[in-house]
Amino acid sequence: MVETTRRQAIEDVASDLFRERGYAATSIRDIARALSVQGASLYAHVASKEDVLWGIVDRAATRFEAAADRAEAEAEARVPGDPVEALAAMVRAHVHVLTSDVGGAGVFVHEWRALGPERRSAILARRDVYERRFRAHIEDGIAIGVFAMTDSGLAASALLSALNGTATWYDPKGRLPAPRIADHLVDLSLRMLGAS
Amino acid sequence: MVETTRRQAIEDVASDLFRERGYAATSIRDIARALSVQGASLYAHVASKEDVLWGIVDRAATRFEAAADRAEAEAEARVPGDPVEALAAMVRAHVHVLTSDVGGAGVFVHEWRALGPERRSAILARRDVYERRFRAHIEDGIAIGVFAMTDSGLAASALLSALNGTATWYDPKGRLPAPRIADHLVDLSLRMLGAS
DNA sequence: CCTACCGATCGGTAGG
DNA sequence: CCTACCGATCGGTAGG
Repeated sequence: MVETTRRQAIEDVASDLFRERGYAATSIRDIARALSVQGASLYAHVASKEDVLWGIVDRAATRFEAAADRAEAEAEARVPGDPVEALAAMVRAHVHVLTSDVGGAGVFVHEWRALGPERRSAILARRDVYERRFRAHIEDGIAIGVFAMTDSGLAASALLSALNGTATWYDPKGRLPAPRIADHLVDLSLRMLGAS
Repeated sequence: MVETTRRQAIEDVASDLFRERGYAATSIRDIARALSVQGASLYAHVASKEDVLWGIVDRAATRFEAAADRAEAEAEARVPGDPVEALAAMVRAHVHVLTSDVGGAGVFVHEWRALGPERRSAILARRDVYERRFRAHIEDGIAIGVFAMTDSGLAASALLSALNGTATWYDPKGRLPAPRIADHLVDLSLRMLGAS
């Protein structure tokens, strides 16, 4: 468990650095310096630099997926078969993951290109599945007339881009607290889809 | 003029590479290889690698600004003092710049962090001014009741993030032609703001 | 977790 | 635009 903890500390520090400067512009020695150890010492805990990136990205992806699972289940329990309710819950969950771990989520959003070919396509496939869940609710809503007719694929992309932008500008010590940001983004999202 | 042309060819090739792999992950030799010359030969045309990035980013910023100028002027000429018209024109102009130069615009959107401190803050200041123009139209629209009441700053950020996402997924040979994408994004944007 | 070190690659210069 | 080369830094390993 000591190693798990140490590994987590490495990924936490790396998340912030990768988010600020990007993966390629951050060296193993930068990460080590932030932890007050020598660069080579990190290799007792991680196999490679890309391994650190993968740990961060995989963890963030898992958090987004789990939050969406819970959001869909709770929305379905509260108001069964309502696409508006489901989409609102998914948006709120997505923003919560973003704001509760800006480092990890920001790296997930922007730095997946730095992964090797197989991990990169694995994460793209997961992102695709995730985006389709939003699209499915949009299509359900269009079908029953609670959302305006639109290109559901483009709408889902635009929606997630709007939400993900939060990872770039969100500041925990900023003007708006995270729950207010989530409220606003839920409103903007539903309006964007023409929710009645 | 030969040099201007050559310089432009370097920036064009670099735009695509920076967009795909990121600035830090692209070497001067990568750019040179795409032009079938030796790495050192590029230094007859550019002062430094950051100089290439700056050329791309500055040019893209200028295109966004000029397109917004024209859009505002034309909207004002067509329907004076209408925030909805003005905002729709700005969105359309923004998407046009994005889709007509995915490389340059994509680098502008994502790689400004790689600039040195002074150029980085210069470009952030220009981005801020540009975003404020969107925000001003949003506030005008709220004031006269054609847009729903909302946090104008957050709405402007979310709107531009939604549009900028296009730079990530847009493919000139893709399913939707650029003008259709612009149409959809104008619709989504106006709806998001609650345009009556 | 450290020191010592590796081969490779980087941005960039000199001199033609 | 080329060859030849520079000092610095990179990710990573060996051996303790």
